[in-house]
Amino acid sequence: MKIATFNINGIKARHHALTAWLDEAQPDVVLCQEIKSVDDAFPHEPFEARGYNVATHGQKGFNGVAILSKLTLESVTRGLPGDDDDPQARWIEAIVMGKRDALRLCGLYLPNGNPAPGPKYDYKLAWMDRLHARARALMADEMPAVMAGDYNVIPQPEDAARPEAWTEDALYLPQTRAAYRRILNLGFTDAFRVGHPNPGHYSFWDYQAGAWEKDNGIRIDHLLLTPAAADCLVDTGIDRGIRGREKPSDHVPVWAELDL
DNA sequence: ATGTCGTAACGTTTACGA
Repeated sequence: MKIATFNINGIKARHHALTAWLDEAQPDVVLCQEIKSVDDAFPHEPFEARGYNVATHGQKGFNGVAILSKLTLESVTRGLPGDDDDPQARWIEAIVMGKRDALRLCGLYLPNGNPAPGPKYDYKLAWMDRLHARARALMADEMPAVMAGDYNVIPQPEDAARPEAWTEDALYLPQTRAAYRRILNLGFTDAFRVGHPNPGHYSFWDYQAGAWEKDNGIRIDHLLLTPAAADCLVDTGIDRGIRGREKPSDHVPVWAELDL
């Protein structure tokens, strides 16, 4: 089962680039972020025509997550537990049946948090606390699970081309990285790093200042696996080539192949 | 070079978020 995370930065502007990549990469599941669309406006036809089931959790203008899946989506839930008054659409879950085992899918768009300090950074850290609580519950469940999405966290210096440029940024502040480690330390595996321990692998390049041309990137899109899911890990990759195409997202897909 | 995108709205331009 090939599972990808992809921050598409607006479905209206990206559905052609997205379907072109789907046709090439043939993922079974895509966890999408920043659909920037309400549920009713998200186009189902181009995906259903390719055999994907679609589940969305959107809002007007910003944020929004979705799951595209060739496998039937069961038990879909929307919204990260822990704050019923949070209006931001950043979390969606579903269960799919593999050949042998069920798998829980969690798609997330973690708050950016800039500028830090400030209310946006406070919201990021509070959201990460709620994520930790949900992650701990997933760990306690026997069903294997993957939490994948745009974490807006640069975990380590080797995850940035120029780490010194990010020292004051909400994506790399010590408190951000500590909150991320606290989740990892529950026992999750950063799927991409298993087979790629070396630096120089990025999933985001800013539109500004020629970041792509200079390969001035950061790795902030992650697939975290519970131990039962990590046991099934076969291969991972980053499809960086599509960043150089016409009208690209500023992120590229990161994927993992699981044998289950 | 404060450099680019995508989206929304009292829209042919500005504001916001990233």
